Amino acid sequence: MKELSKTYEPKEVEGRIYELWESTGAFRGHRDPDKKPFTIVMPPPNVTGQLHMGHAMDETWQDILIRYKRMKGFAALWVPGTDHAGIATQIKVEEALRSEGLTRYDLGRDAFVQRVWDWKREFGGRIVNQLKKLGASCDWERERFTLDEGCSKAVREVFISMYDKGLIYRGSRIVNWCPHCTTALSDAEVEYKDRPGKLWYIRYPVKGGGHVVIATTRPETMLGDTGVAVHPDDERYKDLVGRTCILPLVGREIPIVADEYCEMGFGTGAVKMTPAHDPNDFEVGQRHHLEIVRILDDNGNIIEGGKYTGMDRYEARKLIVADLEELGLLEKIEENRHNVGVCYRCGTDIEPLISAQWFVKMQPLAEEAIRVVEDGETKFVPKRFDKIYTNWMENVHDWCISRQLWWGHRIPAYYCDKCGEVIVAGERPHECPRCGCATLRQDEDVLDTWFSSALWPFSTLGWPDKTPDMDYFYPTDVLVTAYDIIFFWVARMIFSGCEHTKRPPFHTVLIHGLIRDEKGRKMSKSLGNGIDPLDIIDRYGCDALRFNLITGNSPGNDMRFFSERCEAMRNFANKVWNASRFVLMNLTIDKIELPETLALEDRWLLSKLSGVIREVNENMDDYELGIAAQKISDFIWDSYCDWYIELTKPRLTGGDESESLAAQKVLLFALSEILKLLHPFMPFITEEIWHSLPHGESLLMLQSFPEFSSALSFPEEEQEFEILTAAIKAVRSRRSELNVPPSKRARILVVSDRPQLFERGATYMTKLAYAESIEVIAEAPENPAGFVSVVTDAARLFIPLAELLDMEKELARLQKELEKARAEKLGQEKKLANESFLAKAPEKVVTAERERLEKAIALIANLEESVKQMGEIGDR
RNA sequence: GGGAGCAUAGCUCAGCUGGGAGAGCACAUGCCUUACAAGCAUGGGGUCACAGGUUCGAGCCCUGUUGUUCCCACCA
Repeated sequence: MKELSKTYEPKEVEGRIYELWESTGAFRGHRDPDKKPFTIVMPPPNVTGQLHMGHAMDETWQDILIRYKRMKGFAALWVPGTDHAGIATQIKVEEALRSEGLTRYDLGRDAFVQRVWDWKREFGGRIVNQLKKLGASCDWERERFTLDEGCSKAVREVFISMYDKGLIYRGSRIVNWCPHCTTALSDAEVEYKDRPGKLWYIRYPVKGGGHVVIATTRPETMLGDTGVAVHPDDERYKDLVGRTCILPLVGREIPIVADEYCEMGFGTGAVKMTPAHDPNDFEVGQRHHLEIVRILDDNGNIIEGGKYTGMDRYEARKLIVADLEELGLLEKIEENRHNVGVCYRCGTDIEPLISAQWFVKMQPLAEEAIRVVEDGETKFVPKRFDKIYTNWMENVHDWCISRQLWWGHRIPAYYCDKCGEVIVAGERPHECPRCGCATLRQDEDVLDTWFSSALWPFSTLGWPDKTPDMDYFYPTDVLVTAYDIIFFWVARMIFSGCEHTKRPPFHTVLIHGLIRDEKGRKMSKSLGNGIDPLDIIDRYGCDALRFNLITGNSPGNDMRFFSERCEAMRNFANKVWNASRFVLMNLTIDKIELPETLALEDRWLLSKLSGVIREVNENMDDYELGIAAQKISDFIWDSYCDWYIELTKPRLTGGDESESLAAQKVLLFALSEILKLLHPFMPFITEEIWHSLPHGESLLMLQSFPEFSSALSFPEEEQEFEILTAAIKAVRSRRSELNVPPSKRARILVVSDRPQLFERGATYMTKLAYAESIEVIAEAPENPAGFVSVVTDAARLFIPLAELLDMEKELARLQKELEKARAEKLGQEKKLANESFLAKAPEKVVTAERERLEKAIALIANLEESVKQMGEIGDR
């Protein structure tokens, strides 16, 4: 037990508690035969090795769940990892090499990969360390990853089994190609940007006379044209079908075919076909056996185009347009906005081109992945995201998984150059099984980083080996992430889990929104509007940051980040700190226990607390973390600090030993419950305060979360006590209206049909209503002109402050209140006279309405009494 | 073209299964009341986007309209 310092210094507290948790190993999840597991997989850290707000958001939500579940008696495990690097890591490492005057080719593939791997481990560890400073109870020790033939065991296992089942195949298809990263990308990795562009109308001469006009947004691709298509029903072109065109600039003779793909209404109705550089043209080309001519190399330069050879695609475009113009083949140019696909990493324009790649056949996988969500085996929170997920799954195309990079899990496929055999195997075969030659070559390509990330829920637990972790912790429980990653990661984890472990990898996907800057813009490096969470922690403390990220927003909705809000949260932490100091500096007892007899205000507080405990448990179990946090904070600030602590002051200093002890006991008991409730949200400050309390227990994070108990629920006393608080509030309000400073004390005379209640509350009413004394009297004073009167539904209070009073105003005020009360009564009567309301509304609602009516009647009676007296004065 | 979200106080947003409109910040007034001025008390401020409908009862459910944001697909 130690004292709390006078001021709350988040930095010191958090540093100290961080050390404490580190040294006790309390972060680590563990298997326990007596406990159920609760597992969360953490999204992989980004490549910069630096924490950003998105991490802080993920971390906060995950850590709150982990801490809550741990306190609820689960063996909670939080699995971090770094198997997400892909293109970005490679670019990063290449930048580092360039500064040393080297390229990856100087290093060679193995050394380069080693370098990337080292980098990744380093920043992964750095991230996890930063997360721990944020309170994250995750276990970096569990990170494990060994490569064999450049590929991890889990990935090899998956690849081979899917290949054997025909779920992975190799084929030549149109893929999204990034000329800057020089690799293929999956559909999900392409972003579309609306850009101004042009539509060029070009005349293609028809062999034997005449011409056909086609429209295109990418004129340079005409070098690869191998046909022209028109709609079969298009009268304009009926005669042309079956004839041929002479491709301008190239001179190739290409057929005119009829295909329903063409829209008669768009452009001229005739479309040039470039099967090597457009997915639709490719399809049409397949149907009509058109030739495939690829005209761009991996860097986006023209490869087969006479004088254009070697030119950049956009340079070539300019020149081709100029040349067509010169030949008089350019009919017109229209402005045309259209969507351009760009690489989501580097922003370079994507070039669709034909290439031999590896694909995952999605349809069979999607079926099961859709089923588990439809059947509720995996639930999205909030629910609306399962529609987004299902919609995507239903329309998903085959997934291109090969990447022409050096870093990544290398594809475990081997080629025999002699006979062309493809062998997929876990280990390098010694010879070709077909022709027996020994010169086998491993595929140079690596796998999409999301392919291995999709295995994360089980590969981190040791799969495909049968490990105790896998048995105990899998399937995991909740995945927490932002909605922008549903397609990349969540969807792929779900179908991978279903396929390889026959179970969905988690039962709940908790989706939070993105953090935006204060103007609502996405935080990005190029805008420079990113906010560093470590900066915020430095200024306001990590508890404040966590509370900011969890309250005031709802799952799935974006939130703007205001540092003012952090300040407000820091102020709340400070409030908790000071309330604890108050309790501690009045403490003479040495254990946490409730007194044998509870005063009215004790029962009120404990009952309120019980209500909060019940609701918070419900909210937490429904993943309504923000609502739970709000309720806890409201209870602490309003009920505990502003009311209860104030109420105990007269008891603590009143000189009555047993009263003082009782108050201390309730204060301390409630504080310890508060700390437990608040701990998942503000782990540092609560843990620090906990160590100052006399309880003989160890870490707060290992205590049990409060559970509702009817023994501490006193609904009747709760209501009774609120009669007093209503009276206090009414007095304060009157005094404030009349500008009476608190230092000016005055007697208060109370007339009530609950005289004993007001007598019991006299001590603290004196303090809280700034009274000199409280006197409960049987009848109102004869001459009300000498008093300010305060009226509630349960009492009439008289304060002798006549000199401040304007009788006419006072009367007018009372009459106004009376009118209001009468209107209220009328409304209630009307409602209760409605037979269909009585018949159809639930009993609870009807009872509540009756109570309201009764209160209104009582209030009217009291007001009428006062008005009457006042009126008598006026009449005199 | 398909789908989704949002529209509530001056600002940022809560409002969980329908039952008397809330918080923080900002604003106004009064207070250094022996835990806290990073505080306390009191107060002002809302046609819950608009129009219909269901219901005893709608901020919440249904239909439509307007504005706005996002996702997916894509027309050469």
